[in-house]
Amino acid sequence: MGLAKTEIFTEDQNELALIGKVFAHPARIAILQHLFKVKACVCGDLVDEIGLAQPTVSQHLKELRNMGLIKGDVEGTSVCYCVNVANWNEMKEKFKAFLDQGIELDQECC
Amino acid sequence: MGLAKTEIFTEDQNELALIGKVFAHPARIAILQHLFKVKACVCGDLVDEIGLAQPTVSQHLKELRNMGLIKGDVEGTSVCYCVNVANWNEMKEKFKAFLDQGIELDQECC
DNA sequence: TTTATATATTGTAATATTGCGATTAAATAA
DNA sequence: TTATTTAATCGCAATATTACAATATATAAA
Repeated sequence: MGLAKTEIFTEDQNELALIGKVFAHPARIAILQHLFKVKACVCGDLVDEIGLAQPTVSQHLKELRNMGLIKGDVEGTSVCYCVNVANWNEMKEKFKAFLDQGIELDQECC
Repeated sequence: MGLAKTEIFTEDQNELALIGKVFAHPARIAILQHLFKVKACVCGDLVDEIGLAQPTVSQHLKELRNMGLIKGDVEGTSVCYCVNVANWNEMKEKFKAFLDQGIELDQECC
């Protein structure tokens, strides 16, 4: 089918999967890493930095924006992007709680 | 295209994206959560727990296995699955380092 | 107003993912 | 041997993702 049966999973599981999805492409990882490094930059700089065509980068930026992880401020003909720190931290805690759930397991099982 | 241009990204970026991808489906999140809860269980129990058809669950288990996050031990006609704790912890540290990279940013930018 | 610049959107082709019925494989039980 | 049980694999249909050329939009400059 190509579409997940989200209705049979919990809200928490679906949300964690959406977080996973937004990180599931190296271009989006690279965009976030660059934004963390330079704090804020214009779309065109990201296009140069990433090495994909402008519409492709724009598309990845849109997905990051839709997830609330970045914000874009229009400045003349440019758009200045940066990490949405509040949302990033919220997402981060949620995902780290998932990653840390097995902290008590200290050996193999089967 | 449907396929990422991995050759233009760093090894680190591609690996983080692969980690994201394995978490990008609620069924795989649910499988991992269940394995953490019950420590180890047989494939059939996961099929009951998850609520997807057996071939579908088997496919998700394969992806988790390919990423090294779980192991399956054949026990008669059954297969007992569990988290591969060493690999899980390694992956976890790598991903948490990525999530924590912006720790010094404490306010909005644009 | 016209032109240039920067970004978003649209449309499309190629590929990937998801889900499952049907089948296969492998071990055990009768 | 012949079921039976359990899980993996195959094949397919439906949908999603990725990438980009072409175009639209919006602001600024001439």
